[in-house]
Amino acid sequence: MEENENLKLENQICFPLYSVSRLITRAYKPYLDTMGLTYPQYLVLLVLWEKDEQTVNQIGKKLLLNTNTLSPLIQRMQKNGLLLRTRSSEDERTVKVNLTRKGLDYKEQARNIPKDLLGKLLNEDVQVTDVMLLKKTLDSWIEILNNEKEMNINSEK
Amino acid sequence: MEENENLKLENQICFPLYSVSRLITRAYKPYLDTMGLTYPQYLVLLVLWEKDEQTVNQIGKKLLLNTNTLSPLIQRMQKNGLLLRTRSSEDERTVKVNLTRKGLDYKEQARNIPKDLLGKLLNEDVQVTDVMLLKKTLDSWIEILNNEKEMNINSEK
DNA sequence: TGCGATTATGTCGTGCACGATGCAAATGTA
DNA sequence: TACATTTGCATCGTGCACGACATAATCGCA
Repeated sequence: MEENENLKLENQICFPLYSVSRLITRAYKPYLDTMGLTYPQYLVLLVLWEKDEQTVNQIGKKLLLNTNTLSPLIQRMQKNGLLLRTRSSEDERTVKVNLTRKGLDYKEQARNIPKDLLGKLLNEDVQVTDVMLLKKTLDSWIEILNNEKEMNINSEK
Repeated sequence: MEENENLKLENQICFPLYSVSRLITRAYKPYLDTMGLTYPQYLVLLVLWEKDEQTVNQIGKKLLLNTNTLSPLIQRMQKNGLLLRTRSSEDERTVKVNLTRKGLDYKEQARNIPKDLLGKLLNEDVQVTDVMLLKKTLDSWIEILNNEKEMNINSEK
């Protein structure tokens, strides 16, 4: 391969990932604006809709976010009346996060967002099978890249 | 499909995109730290390595970033001695961005990053053909989502 | 030619991400 | 039981993203 080809923007795999991620967040915006949510806040709700009353840490593990990102984010969500934070009595270090009625009710309103969005992302070039394959690749990469991070932490000991 | 399945985190396509994008930026970090670059700054260099002396707008069109993101970013890069900004004499509104010697020299140092990284992302589950298919899907989505944005702008007129 | 619309860049405010660091509670162990 | 270590949460500083808005230069057209 010609030596410069590696560095051409059009040959990058990371750049389209970065761009699509941002563009999709943008595509979510009109839906989420009606509820006063940001995309990361919506992700926190997804986690809590599946199982209410989780600690900051548990939510972070599922979203692959650290507490220095999550803590302020969850505090903003509390300020907006979406959830409640209560320090656990069994383990005073942990903070349990519970949905409020408002946070719970938004589940109904959010139900059709993913399907709507997926509809926009399908065309003659991109079929459902392509999306499933893409998801499989991404999930595998999450596995690889997230484990690598943990390996680095452990190797520093 | 059961009504709640849509909202399960594991069934989302957008969440893995968002996570992988962040994890890959993180994977770039050790390489870029040696040059004192961030990932978006590295993207600007990629654009300028292909063709030096471009306006802020031209760079933004290629990276799908607006000037309110790019201007401060490019200013920081100038402060770090990677490039120069000069207001054009033909059109006083535009700012031409040129690489410095330092910014140009980093090209050599960056050459093997993408190949290195791609190596980590391949395994028995993810082959090169999967990555090519993934890129094709992402490029198609960039087309769709970016055009949609422009359509919204035009329809507001 | 005059003047309203458009264009290119930039500032400001808000909300992530995330590395570095702090602190208190819980845990492990000599 | 002391005390070092780990764990969970949080704050702080920096750098994106991006909507809203400002400003000056250019363009379009009556």
